Amino acid sequence: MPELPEVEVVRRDLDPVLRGRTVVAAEVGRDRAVRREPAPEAFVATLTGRTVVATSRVGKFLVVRLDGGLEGAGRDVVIVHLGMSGQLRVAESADEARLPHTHVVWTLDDGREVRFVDPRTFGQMWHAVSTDPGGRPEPLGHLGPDALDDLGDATMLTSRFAGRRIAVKLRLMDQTALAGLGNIYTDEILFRAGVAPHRPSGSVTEDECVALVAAIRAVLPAAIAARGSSLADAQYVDGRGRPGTYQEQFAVHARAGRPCPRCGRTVARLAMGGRSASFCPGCQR
DNA sequence: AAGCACACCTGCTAGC
DNA sequence: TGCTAGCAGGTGTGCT
Repeated sequence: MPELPEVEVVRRDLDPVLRGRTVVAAEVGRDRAVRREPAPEAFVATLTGRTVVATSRVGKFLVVRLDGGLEGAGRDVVIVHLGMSGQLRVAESADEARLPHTHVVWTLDDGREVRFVDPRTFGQMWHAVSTDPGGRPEPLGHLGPDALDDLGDATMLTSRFAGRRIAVKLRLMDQTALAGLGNIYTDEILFRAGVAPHRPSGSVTEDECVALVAAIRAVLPAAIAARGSSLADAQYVDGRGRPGTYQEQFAVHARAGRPCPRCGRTVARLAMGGRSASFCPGCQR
């Protein structure tokens, strides 16, 4: 459930907590949370004693850059993906009660803890190396341009849609085409752009790509400003445990059967690629 | 080679 | 009331 806006809100919350702090201890309570590591002990060993120099984000992945080590400042990173239900929570001290499903804990040199909580266990974190301290770590090389920081103009979208039969909503969710969008925000972006989710990508016109780019540029910052979206089942909360409020601004997502806020027609729901799309048959063509 | 199905996992909800 | 079945979500793999 966390998509780009939620990950960015968490990053902005975590950055001042982590930056300049040294990880004095790390603990893995559930091996699956570090399943890309050779062993949980390897992850703990890599992290312990390291200082965080910066945080960044690529799509839905959070990147925590570490100082020191053989590779030099900023080259060793920890990549975090929240999956569907992952949360990074800051505890003021070790005395604070741990939530159920707390799988990884980092203890900082100021006594605070950063805790990775993830009921559905789709999230994970692992150590990687970035050849360029400012660039992307190697495991994230397959991702397309970041939908917030590197969106470019409509030409970029047009070229990624060209000749493809796959539904435009699924193409927008393809992280190798564009990184950061998921089921929630593609629903809202397609609504704003007036494009039906099941349209073949290749049928989307240049003008519609212009509208899609404008919609992405409007929706993502607004969602970040609202501190993300929190829905009933996948309880997204920020680094301080508070839900977001962007769901109050949803036009179509999770609103199937209710009236479209623009034209009043009933919002429809469509099964697509094992997911569900919500859209307005009146406003989206 | 694009596009699809499926596995992964848990908690909530709808339906009986 | 208590149970079960179904669903929800993002990513990665593997098949067609």
